[in-house]
Amino acid sequence: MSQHRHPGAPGRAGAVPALPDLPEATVARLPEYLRALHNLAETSHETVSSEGLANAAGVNSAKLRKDLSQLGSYGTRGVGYDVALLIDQIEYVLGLTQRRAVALVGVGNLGHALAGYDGFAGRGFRIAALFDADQERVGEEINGLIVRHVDELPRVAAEESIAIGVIATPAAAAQRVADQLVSVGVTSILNFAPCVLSVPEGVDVRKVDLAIELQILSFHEHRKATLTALPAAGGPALTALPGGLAVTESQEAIGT
Amino acid sequence: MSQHRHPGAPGRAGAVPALPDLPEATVARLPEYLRALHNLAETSHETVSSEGLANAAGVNSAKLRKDLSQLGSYGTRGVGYDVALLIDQIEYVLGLTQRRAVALVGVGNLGHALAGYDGFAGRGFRIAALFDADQERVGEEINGLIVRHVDELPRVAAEESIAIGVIATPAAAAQRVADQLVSVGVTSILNFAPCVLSVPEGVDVRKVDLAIELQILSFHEHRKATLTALPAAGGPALTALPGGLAVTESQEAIGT
DNA sequence: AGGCGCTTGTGAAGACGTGCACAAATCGCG
DNA sequence: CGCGATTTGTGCACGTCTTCACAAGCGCCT
Ligand SMILES: NC(=O)c1ccc[n+]([C@@H]2O[C@H](COP(=O)([O-])OP(=O)(O)OC[C@H]3O[C@@H](n4cnc5c(N)ncnc54)[C@H](O)[C@@H]3O)[C@@H](O)[C@H]2O)c1
Ligand SMILES: NC(=O)c1ccc[n+]([C@@H]2O[C@H](COP(=O)([O-])OP(=O)(O)OC[C@H]3O[C@@H](n4cnc5c(N)ncnc54)[C@H](O)[C@@H]3O)[C@@H](O)[C@H]2O)c1
Repeated sequence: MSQHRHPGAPGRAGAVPALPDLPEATVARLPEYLRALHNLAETSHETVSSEGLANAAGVNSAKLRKDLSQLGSYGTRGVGYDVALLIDQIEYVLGLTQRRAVALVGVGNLGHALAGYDGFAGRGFRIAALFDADQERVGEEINGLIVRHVDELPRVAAEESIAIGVIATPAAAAQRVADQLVSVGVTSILNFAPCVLSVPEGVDVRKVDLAIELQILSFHEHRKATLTALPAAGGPALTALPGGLAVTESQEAIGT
Repeated sequence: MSQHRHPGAPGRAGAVPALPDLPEATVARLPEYLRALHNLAETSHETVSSEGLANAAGVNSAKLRKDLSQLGSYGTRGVGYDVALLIDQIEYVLGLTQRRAVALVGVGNLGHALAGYDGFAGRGFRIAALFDADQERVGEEINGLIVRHVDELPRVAAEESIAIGVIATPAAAAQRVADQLVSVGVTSILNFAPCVLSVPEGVDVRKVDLAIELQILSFHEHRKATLTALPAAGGPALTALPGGLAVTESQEAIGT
């Protein structure tokens, strides 16, 4: 871990080393800190301690301090962190100093919700274009944006400077759409379709699959149920899976 | 997240406890394997090798084998895994042998999309009830379900056996809703509101925040941009932030 | 000025996750 | 029946992440 800093920072406020390569786990938490910080700023907090911020972000305070130290952000011992300064630093590191343009492909059920959501603006993004393959939908106006045909992607991508592509099409179309996005120079993709995308190196894909989230919850639910179902007296004795699956599930969610 | 163990296996009733406590990372990948397996099953594959399944799921094959070995699922050396059997085993472990009932609270922009999505059924879930606090929305029918007032949650939760609660309300209401869900016995919550929920021990919360996903992508985009802006000379010519944030961002996308 | 309480930043240790590489197991075939 | 091709299951080494615990720094009060 040989990361050199520029501790100089003479004169004016916090100087930030441009982009130390942060641990992925840290990067994933920074947005959470940022959101918490914005909340604090709105409630007129000037500074916040690592404990306080950690609480607001739902993490361990030591972890938070280590995360912040990673980006060279200096707090003040005995005092805490300057909220406004920290916001600036995190926003800079996350690349949010410019409002990034997002292209949304697939304006169906989910796409409508995303297109109609006005919460992205406050988080650093601007939905710049909507695309669909269905002629029925092309031309429709959502939130001030007109749905264009996906074939217009190259032209529009040239006009707007698209930074991120969001895929909200059925899984069957997702790979094709991803290819199209990549071919117009998009190097970051958020994919809602339940499938794996293959993209060239240098392109980042993040996936959001709601069913997977539910299934993970289901696992824990299942585990909790079988644990609480153990009367310590070797009761029903969970049926193993010898060959055919013999499943004996009695009670699941037992509140109180 | 402290997870308690019961390694002792007191009594040790015959067979393997059907639920060895799997590493969290494994649990998070099982749904992906399951989806890939269903795809394979539909294309009439009887068996699949770890390599093939790993490919379909977008992971390393050694990792996949280790994951599967965790759940005691045995493949056949020289052959691979029996697709149908593996589906059954994973579905059992994830607790999907029974279709779990999901309650959705907050039928707004996003809630509508979720309620209207028919893809959950095939993944083991049934949206059993919709709730909202807005009288305007109460009574509306979506996909065969009628939106009820959130005050009816206790009554409905008693009728249907709700396993999982999904929160799609504004952040300001999320904690209150979470409390209500917990109070009617829900121990698994999927939260779409951008805020941290505090819940009693034993209740699992997973959070989906789309803005966070975008911000993580933004970070990498930012990093890629500053990297490609470097003239390949070893020194990371960092653009410090002298006072105001001086951002030098030149080119974003790199095509190969 | 000095001491005191509070808070940061970080070393160290351990838990956890990953991926290589290979022995063991199985199948098909001659 | 034995052999080679194939593929699983896993020991091991390595890297990443988390958490504790505490010295060092800072502001404030006396
Ligand atoms: N709606 C949800 O709540 C939800 C939940 C989980 C996952 N998803 C996933 O999100 C994706 C979208 O879901 P949805 O419910 O909005 O589906 P949808 O069918 O309502 O919408 C899909 C849209 O994509 C468009 N489309 C199809 N092919 C296209 C192409 N090649 N280029 C551009 N547009 C194309 C269609 O015209 C349609 O408008 C699906 O993959 C779905 O599995 C949705
Ligand atoms: N729409 C999106 O694409 C999107 C994207 C990212 C995050 N989100 C988040 O998802 C959540 C919902 O977003 P949305 O766009 O659907 O908002 P919305 O305002 O359209 O819908 C919220 C719904 O919740 C209901 N509600 C409010 N308080 C309630 C309560 N106490 N009990 C029950 N229902 C209540 C409202 O009546 C409304 O119908 C928000 O937290 C938002 O930040 C949405």
